[in-house]
Amino acid sequence: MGRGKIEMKRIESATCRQVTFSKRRSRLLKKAHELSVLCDAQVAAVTFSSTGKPFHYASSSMKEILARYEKYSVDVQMKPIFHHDLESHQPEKLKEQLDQCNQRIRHMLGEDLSALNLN
Amino acid sequence: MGRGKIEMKRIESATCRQVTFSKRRSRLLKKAHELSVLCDAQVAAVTFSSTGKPFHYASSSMKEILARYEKYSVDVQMKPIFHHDLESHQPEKLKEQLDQCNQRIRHMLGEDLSALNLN
DNA sequence: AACTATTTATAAGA
DNA sequence: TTCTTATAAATAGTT
Repeated sequence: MGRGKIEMKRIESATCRQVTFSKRRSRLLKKAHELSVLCDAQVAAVTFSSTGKPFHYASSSMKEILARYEKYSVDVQMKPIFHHDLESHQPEKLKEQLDQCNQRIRHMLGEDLSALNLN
Repeated sequence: MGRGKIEMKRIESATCRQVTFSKRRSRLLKKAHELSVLCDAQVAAVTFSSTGKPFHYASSSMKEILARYEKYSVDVQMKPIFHHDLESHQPEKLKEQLDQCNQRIRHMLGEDLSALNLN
């Protein structure tokens, strides 16, 4: 954009890179905010400069959004959803399954239930 | 932008809001990618549409970036979430609890895993 | 930091 | 809904 197109690769000059990072970073976060307002969406963005400085934007609680994301992330990783043998009447087996279920739920919920917006 | 300026507030028309979300969302993620490439930065963006669909971009491992971010964020207290009576050895009770767990998991997972576009 | 020629993004409209 | 396009924004290179 601007005076000419640029290649999509790391900017060589450290100075240019810093300047570009500063400009593009703030615009990215601004766009993230606009998206959340205009479209009534939850948006979060996190970035670290090459020097390690953190910057972020969150339309609401960052923790809430990341927790929600992680919930989906975990869900997808556990594709084969869940089975249990309803025919089993052996207490030990049932307890074992129950524990697995609860572990899984805790994992999905993360630490802070109140932060999650489960319908 | 475009044919005219718009107010920075929730778009009333649900259709317009959806269309705008779709366009702005993909551009936001694109910009996030450009930032990471041009400026050699770590970038992650997560968004949920108003209907709850998740979208994301991560310049490297999302887990890694979020973990790094969390180092900078404040720790929050965790709450105990879930309990069950491990002492019970009655099959019927255990099966009942197990069913409740599984129902809960299904509810949390929702119906359409394939709609989620995670790595 | 400010400027500006160009490229992009985008709001409406078709 | 996908395409078109007039106009607003973003931005690369410059000063």
